[in-house]
Amino acid sequence: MDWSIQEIAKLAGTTSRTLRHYDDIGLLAPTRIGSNGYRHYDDAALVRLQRILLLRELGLGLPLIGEVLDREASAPHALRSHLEWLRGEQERLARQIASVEHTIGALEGGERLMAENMFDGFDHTRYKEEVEERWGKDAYAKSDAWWRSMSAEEKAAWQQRMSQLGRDWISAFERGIDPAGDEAQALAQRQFDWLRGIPGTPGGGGAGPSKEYFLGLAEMYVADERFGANYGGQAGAEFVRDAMTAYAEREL
Amino acid sequence: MDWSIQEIAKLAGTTSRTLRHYDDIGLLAPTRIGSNGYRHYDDAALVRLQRILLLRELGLGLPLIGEVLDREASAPHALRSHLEWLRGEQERLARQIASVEHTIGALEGGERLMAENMFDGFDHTRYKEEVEERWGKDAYAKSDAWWRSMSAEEKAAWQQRMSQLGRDWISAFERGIDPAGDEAQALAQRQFDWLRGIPGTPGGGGAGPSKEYFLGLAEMYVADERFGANYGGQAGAEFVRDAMTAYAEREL
DNA sequence: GGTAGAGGTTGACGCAGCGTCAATGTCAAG
DNA sequence: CTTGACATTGACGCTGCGTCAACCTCTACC
Repeated sequence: MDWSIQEIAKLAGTTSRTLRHYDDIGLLAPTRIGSNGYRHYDDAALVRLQRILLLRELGLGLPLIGEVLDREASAPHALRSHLEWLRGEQERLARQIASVEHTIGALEGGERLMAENMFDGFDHTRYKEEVEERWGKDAYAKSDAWWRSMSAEEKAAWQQRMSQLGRDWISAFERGIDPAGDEAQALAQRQFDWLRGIPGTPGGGGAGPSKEYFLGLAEMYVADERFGANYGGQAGAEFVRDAMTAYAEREL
Repeated sequence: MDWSIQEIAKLAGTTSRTLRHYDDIGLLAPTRIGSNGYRHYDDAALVRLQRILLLRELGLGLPLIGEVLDREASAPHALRSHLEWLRGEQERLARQIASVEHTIGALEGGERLMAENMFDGFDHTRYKEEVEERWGKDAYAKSDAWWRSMSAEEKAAWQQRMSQLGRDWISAFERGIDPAGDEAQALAQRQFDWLRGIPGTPGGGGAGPSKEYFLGLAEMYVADERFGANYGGQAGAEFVRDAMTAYAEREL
């Protein structure tokens, strides 16, 4: 019942580095240290190590494990507290997943919004292939998880609002109006409402996107050249950006 | 359009420390540095900062954000990859939550198992209050989330197996049999099966608890004095531990 | 011109839990 | 005596800054 550091590591299914770490932080000291400095462990140490590894596998921090094993806290009690923050973490992750899905939708929706309407006033058949190639079969497949999680009605409503908003943005841009003027600001308001329509907006909850998020998104439209590609020189995207920025500064 | 570090930090909703960090790692350099060393930022920098903060809020790492902004990667593409590992993390968390719930059940179930049966052969009314005080009303409420998530039948089955197993453990212990002998090993097998009955066992999945987990749990029974408290000197808990350990060494 | 106070600078530690060298000592076997 | 295998003690790296610390700089007021 006297093992070297490697032996006990293999017995418990961990590494010698971990054992030296546990020694360093005072979580598990070797039973005996030889005159040559070698660490030696007996079965009592193995027992303690196994308890440590069990609790660690459940996600407890090493200091907390120390308290539990040294009886300043009971295992079930510690685990229950731990459970609470695990649940909190999972919730946080769920919100973040919703945010990311939302943002992908907002970015690609914005792209498609601009693109699909761009060709509305022109020869639709002439550009059909190009549009399909860029945003067609593939794009629908790509928006997979988020998009598929919506019902048919939700999808229809989303696309409906998106298309109409896109047509109006393009019309406004082509008429060369002031992005800070009333009409463009009304469009920005609709853009805001469109975004608010999806749960999980960062920083805003049910109230809608936060100012920072809204501003960041506006800039992303300009940054992603695919968004404004069909306008030549990004001018369309920049118009949208300017209107959104002015809106954010005024309203958010 | 020329802001100090504090000003732009407030504008974007972050701190000056963060900005100096972004400068250090080359993510966002100040537009101009005065002869006194002071950092100055213009609106282009503000724009970039806003994009950074948006992506960071979604959980992307700073190096990845740099790639996205410097156009080596598109934002939707990066976000989709990110989404995948977010989902992976959430799954991992879900498994860990199941494990923790399971372990709480295994520990408290073990406690109750020993306690409730301990008094079975004695004057039940005499110790009733003590039992209730220790494991009664409170314990049931404490096992909240995990316990409540089970159906009535599952609960009944769980308690049924638990009680019977407990009675048999106690009987075996009182008869002073060998913990490594056939009868005790059959009990350990049942203990193993009982544990396997709950999904989310660490390291084992549907196959049952891993050797490490099983060993660790056995040790936790001894470590938590409440488990064996009613046996005087922990002898009962140690008997269970020894049988489980022998079983694990032999079968796992 | 002196001084206070607000704001700027560059280090450097801290956090969680080890993985991963690096430089070097020790022990058993051939 | 040499060769491995295994041991030791540092110390950096990773993530994203928060938080001192020690030390300039600029503005305002007396």
